[in-house]
Amino acid sequence: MLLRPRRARGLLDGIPRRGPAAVPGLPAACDRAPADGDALAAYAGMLARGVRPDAYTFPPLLKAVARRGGPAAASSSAPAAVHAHVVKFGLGRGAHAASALVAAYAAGGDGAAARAALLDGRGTPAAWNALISGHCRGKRFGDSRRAFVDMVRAGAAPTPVTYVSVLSACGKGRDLLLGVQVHKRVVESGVLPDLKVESALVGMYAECADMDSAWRLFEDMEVKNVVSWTSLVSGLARLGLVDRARELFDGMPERDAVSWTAMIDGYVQAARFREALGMFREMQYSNVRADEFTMVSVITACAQLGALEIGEWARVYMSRQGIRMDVFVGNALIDMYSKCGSVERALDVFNGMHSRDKFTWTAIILGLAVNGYGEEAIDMFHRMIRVSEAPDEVTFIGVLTACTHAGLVDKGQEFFHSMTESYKIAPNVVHYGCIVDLLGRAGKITESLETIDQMPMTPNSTILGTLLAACRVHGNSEIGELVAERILALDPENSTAYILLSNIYAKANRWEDVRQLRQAIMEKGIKKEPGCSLIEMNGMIHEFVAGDRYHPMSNEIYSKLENIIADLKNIGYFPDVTEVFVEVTEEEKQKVIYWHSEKLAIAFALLSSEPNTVIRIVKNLRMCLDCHNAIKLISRLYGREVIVRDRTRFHHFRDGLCSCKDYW
DNA sequence: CTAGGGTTAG
Repeated sequence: MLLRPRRARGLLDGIPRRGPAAVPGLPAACDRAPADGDALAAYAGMLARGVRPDAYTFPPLLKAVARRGGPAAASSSAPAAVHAHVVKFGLGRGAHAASALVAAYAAGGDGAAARAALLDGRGTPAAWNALISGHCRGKRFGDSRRAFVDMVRAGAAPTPVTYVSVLSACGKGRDLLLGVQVHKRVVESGVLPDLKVESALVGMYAECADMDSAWRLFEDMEVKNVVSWTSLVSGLARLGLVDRARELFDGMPERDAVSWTAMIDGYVQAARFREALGMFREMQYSNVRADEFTMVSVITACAQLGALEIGEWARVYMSRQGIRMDVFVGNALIDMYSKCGSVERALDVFNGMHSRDKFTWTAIILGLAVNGYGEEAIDMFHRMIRVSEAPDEVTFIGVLTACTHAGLVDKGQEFFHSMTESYKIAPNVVHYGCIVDLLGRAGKITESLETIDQMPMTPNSTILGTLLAACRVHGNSEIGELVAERILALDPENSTAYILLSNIYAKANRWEDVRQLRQAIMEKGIKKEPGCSLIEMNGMIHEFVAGDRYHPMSNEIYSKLENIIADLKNIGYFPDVTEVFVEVTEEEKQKVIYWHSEKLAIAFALLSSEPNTVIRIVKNLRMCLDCHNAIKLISRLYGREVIVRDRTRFHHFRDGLCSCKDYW
């Protein structure tokens, strides 16, 4: 029985008929990177010239539309539209077209149509392979594995291609049990030695975190290639063993873009962002061309470091090198610009994107929200719903954060309830954390505490910390004490709890309590995480730790800082030492706050950057009251916009004011 | 129909 395509017309809807690019038989005949519609445009050109498609026409065309639809566009009718043409030209029973159709339907998420096309292609091993690999491409690894089981049951003989595809699905779906069974079949089947199958086995074990088996197989391979090496490298990196991955990487006989990217991303996953960028630099020296995968990891590293200049450079590099800006890259760029405090550029990327997915919308909503554009973020959410992109749990983190920033308490609670009622998304502890933050910011400390006590999961130290921070801002020491106790019961080493509680006592002038806290922390040997600020200058990342003298310009920086403080005092600055946590004399306390890492970074920026440029700092901890006050004044006095990315939020200082409205 | 690398929160 022939499958009846759901939509017979419209394959060429909206595809411009190009001139030279649409040469029959030369669908790839364009000198730039292929845009999504090029294969279709070439096909259009072919038809326009009256060239009849044959068995070789549709597989590449189907590959292109499957890529265009992708896993996100499960309802995409593009494969069906191509299917109509296949039938129209009488190629419906050809093995090539049938397999390509199976793969395209499966990749697009239409399992039923894929199975029907499989029968159409008479269930040949190639068609089964297409089903297995198509599901795998569409990231439905369970369907892929089931297809393999069904293939065996149907009596079709697995080929090396089958093993390669199903092993990939076992690895990505972390199904070691089936993986081992397939391994046995592979051994019994006599297809070994086979480089691709063996590599797939190594990859499967590596992805399932069974490095011993992966390693044994790898060592037994008579012929290895860059793929088998890379599987091991990324397997180690995934387990957090970046240094071991690096050793292996350094010993590789050859490296391609995939192996470099695996290594770069390994550093990113290990939060070693500067080493990630260092690797990217080495990659360029080694003359291996980066691609869009590489750039996503590089841009992600820039995002985490707040390295806007390098990020911008990466974007220029891409256009110079002709690296396609796909959705992944676009999404990573939106996130990078947002995390660098540049909402304008994030919006530029967003507006320029040809296709957007759930991640795109979530990234821009979060970007607007954390940068203080709450209302705009909520507008974006409504736009997202209007274009029928389904939000997920992370999207709602963005939406709730937006409400917190805009002070929209009722609206935030409405969104929170809509999660379960309208979107069938169960709130997790992070969502409850947003509500705690929302209520806390509004000063509703009691309700905030009630939220924690009534939520269906056990409160962790993070959510209690959010409440404790609210207690600090609103000077609520009664609830603050209780909350701090609860945090320390869960996590006795939590220095943040001690510090926030100490800040609460200090604000209430309870100096004896502050002293006792300090003593307690000393006796228990709890270390406060040192404050650290990053700032990018001329493509270099400079790091400052409170009071450090490691920077080559240290002397200049400290004397600049003295001048700045003198200038500030002239316009009414008075150092606020209430939040100093170390037990020293009053005079030394002033030094301690003057030498906070963000102040050092600002002094360095005022020495080294062009006048009127924005100063961007990334800080690992929460800012103290004194730094917040001082930077407000600095922004006014020197006419500089200062953006500090805190552990929890952004502070855009401008003209003596901060976007956080003094709540953080 | 074919093995390895990519994006959002905490």
